[in-house]
Order: sequence, then structure tokens, then C-alpha cells
Amino acid sequence: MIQEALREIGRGVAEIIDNERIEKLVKNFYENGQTYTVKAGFDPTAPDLHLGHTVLLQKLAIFQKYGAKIQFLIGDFTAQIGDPTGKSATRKTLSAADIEENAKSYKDQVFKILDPSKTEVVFNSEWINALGASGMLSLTTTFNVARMLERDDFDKRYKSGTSISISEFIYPLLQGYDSVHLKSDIEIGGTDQKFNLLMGRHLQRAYEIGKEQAVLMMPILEGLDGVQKMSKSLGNYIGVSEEPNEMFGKVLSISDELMWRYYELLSSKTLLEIEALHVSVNDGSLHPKKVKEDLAMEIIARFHSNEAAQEAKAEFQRVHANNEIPTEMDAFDLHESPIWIAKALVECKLSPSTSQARRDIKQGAVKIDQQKVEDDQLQLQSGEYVLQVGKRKFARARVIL
RNA sequence: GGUGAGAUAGUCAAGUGGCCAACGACGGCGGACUGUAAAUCCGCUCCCUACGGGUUCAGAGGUUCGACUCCUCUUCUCACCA
Repeated sequence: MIQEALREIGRGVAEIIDNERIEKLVKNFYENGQTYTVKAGFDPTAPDLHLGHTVLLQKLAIFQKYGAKIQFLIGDFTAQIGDPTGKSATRKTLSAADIEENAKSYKDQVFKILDPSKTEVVFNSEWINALGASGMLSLTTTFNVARMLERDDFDKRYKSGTSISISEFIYPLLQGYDSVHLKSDIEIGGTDQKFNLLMGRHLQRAYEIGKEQAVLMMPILEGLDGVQKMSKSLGNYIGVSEEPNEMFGKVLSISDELMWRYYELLSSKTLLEIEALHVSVNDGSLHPKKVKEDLAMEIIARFHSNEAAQEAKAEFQRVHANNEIPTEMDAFDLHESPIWIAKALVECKLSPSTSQARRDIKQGAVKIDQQKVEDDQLQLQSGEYVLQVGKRKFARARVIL
């Protein structure tokens, strides 16, 4: 059991500092029933989460399974500063109202993954405000500027003469101080958080609380393209509040290779179960598409419901395997009759411009009521049509005067 | 502060007076093949009811029949010097 726990805890991680300590904590749990604490901090700056953000949550869920109590820290105080990590410019600060709202939507999402009975949600403004000026001052004496400048992002900005606010120097200190206050045994975060995570160890030592947290870093999840990190701005993400059908389609569109990566970092299946799937796929007894569908189902079930997952699968089957039209699609009223097909496509948001619409038609990508359109001069008379561009873009158009 | 180099479509990157809506690569889209996978092959990739028209090559002016290409100024980026 201890072996299994350690394997699951180590699954998919990018780097562990002080693995021995983690082993001891887990062992102690199984031998003496002693729980331990795992801290993870979240900046309530990004209100809409995607699967990349849930990698950490998944890891926390695994920890819960193996004896940990989670300290789910919402950095409401530190969010006012803004984490300088990876930034090439000073970040603007957020208003208290923004932070509060974001924190709320965070909580709504996380308990879809975490067990509330083993989770303590804490806000760091509570103890940081209590620190006072003198407490803050003594915190700053534990570290020096030279070491702070060792950080790559600070270093670059310093050398190039870009502004670095003093408050940004304070940020890692405060995050580390959270670990002092919470007396965390382990802290987890993304690899990009290494400096801040290590600060927790440094400060726990400096404040002599009698322990130094182990640090476990998770990799940044690759996006749907399998190469770049998942991010909203790159458009290669799956948002946790997306429609089930969208989720299903997106998961099915990833490569087989990436699928295993997602299993490792996002699935609640154990490593043994995943390994079994791997074996079956390799010997040909299991179709990889089935495995991918199961992954999609698991993700949808987690963020929506089992029924939603079933429906999404059925819908996918209907549209893509049987070549039927979706049961639901966006509907548009077009107040022009007759209307030129290219214009109709633009109006229904199926094509970005009439130029593109005409190209789509020329390439045989456009269908009306399942019939391919050959003539790019076609005029649609009054009536209702199902317009389709490519394999996945559908819209219901009602042409009226 | 001084000097030199540069700013081209989503990104990278050609073009240095007309053949340029602008080579190529990547990305993206569409088609074929599939499992809406990968790989591969083919086509498309500024806008406009279009064998034509319009607006583009950091910004503003100028030279010229004609400029992304030449000149001037402005803004920004990079390199070297101090």
C-alpha cells in the first residue's frame, strides 16, 4: 500500500525536492495513522479554469487518497501584488472586488475534484494582515536582494532596466511565509513556481518551526496540439465549464500519444489501470479510440455529470459516425430573401468573411441539409435550412423577409 | 548619451523601383485516407457578388508615370561603444 501510494504521488511529477520526507510522511500515515498537510496556493486571478489548472488539483486528490489533509490556499492578499513569475513587465494589481469574485468561482470548481472533508480552504490575507509592519520587516530580513536577483525573470528585467517593483520582491517572501504559518509538510505547484516553493523551505528554516516542507512540482500540461502549453490565448485548451459536446470533441481530437499524457495527469484512474489499458491497446485487443472516449467521458462526468457524458458520446456518434446532424446547434434568423449563400454563411458565423465562404464552397466544404453546395452563386429562398461548413461547424438558418 | 542594424500578413522569414496581395516555412482551414488520432497526399490562406475592384509591407510626409523597395521626420526593437 505504501508503495502504491508513493507511486501515485510520484506519478507525472516534474521534480521533487526532499523525496525522503514525503516517503516518511506517507509511511507514518500507514503505520501510525498520522495525517500530514499538503499546501497548494492559488492566485484568484484567473476566473475561468481549464484542464491545465486542474493538474495540480488532480495531484491533491491523490494526496487526499493517501492520508493528506489539503491546505487549499487562496492568495487573496498576494493577488493584490501579482506573482512576478515569468513576467517580463510589472503586473498591474487587482481590485479587492475582482479577487473576491474570482476566489468564489475557484471554490465552485475545485470541489468537483477534491474531497471537502479533507480540505481546508484558507485565505492568506488572514495572517498576512496580522503580520503588521514590524512582522513584515522581519520577514524581509531573511533574504537578500542578490539572491532575489538570481531569479531568471528578475535578472532579465534588472539587466534590461525594466521596472521591478519592491512589492514583487515581497511576493515570494509572502508565499513562503504562508508555509510558515500553515506549517505545511509538503507544498505543490507548477515547475514555474520553483523559486517561490523553495522560499517556503527557506523561511520555515529561518523561522525555526521545526520542519522544512518537501516540494513537489507538476509539469505544465500540453494543449490540444500536444506541443505548446495549454492556455487560453493559444486557443488549445479545454475549459472546465465548456459544453459536454465540446469537451468530447476536443478530447477525441488529441493525438494518441497526448492521450496517455492526459491520462497520467488528469485521470483518476490508477497507474495500474492505465498500464493495463496500455497493454491492451498495444496487443490490439482494445481500440485506442475507445480508450480516448473513456477519457472524454471521465472528464465530462467530473465537470458535468454521468448523464451528460453519455449524451455527449451518443451525440458524437450520431454526428460523426452516422453523419447525421447535431440535435442542437446555433440558430439564426436571416432577414433577407432570397439571400446569397456566401452571405448566409457569414451571417451564421460559419465563415469569417464572404471571401472565405466562397473558398469554402469551392472546396466542397459547404452543405445545405446534407447536400453539398456546388454553386457559389446559390440563392437561398425563404425557409429553414441546416448549413454546414466542414465537418464540425453547423448552424440552423431561417430565411425570412 | 554615441554609433550601427532593423520594423513585411497569425508567427518566422524572402523581396531592395514595375513581373508584388507580396517566395518560402510553420500554423490554421478544407478535401482524400482514417478512429474528427497520428502519418501521408492534394487544395486554400487580406477584403469586396470578383476573370475585375479596394486596402496592405511600423507611422507621417516627399521624390517618381509607378515604391515594400529611394529621401525626410516620428515611434519602437536589437547590437556594439560609453
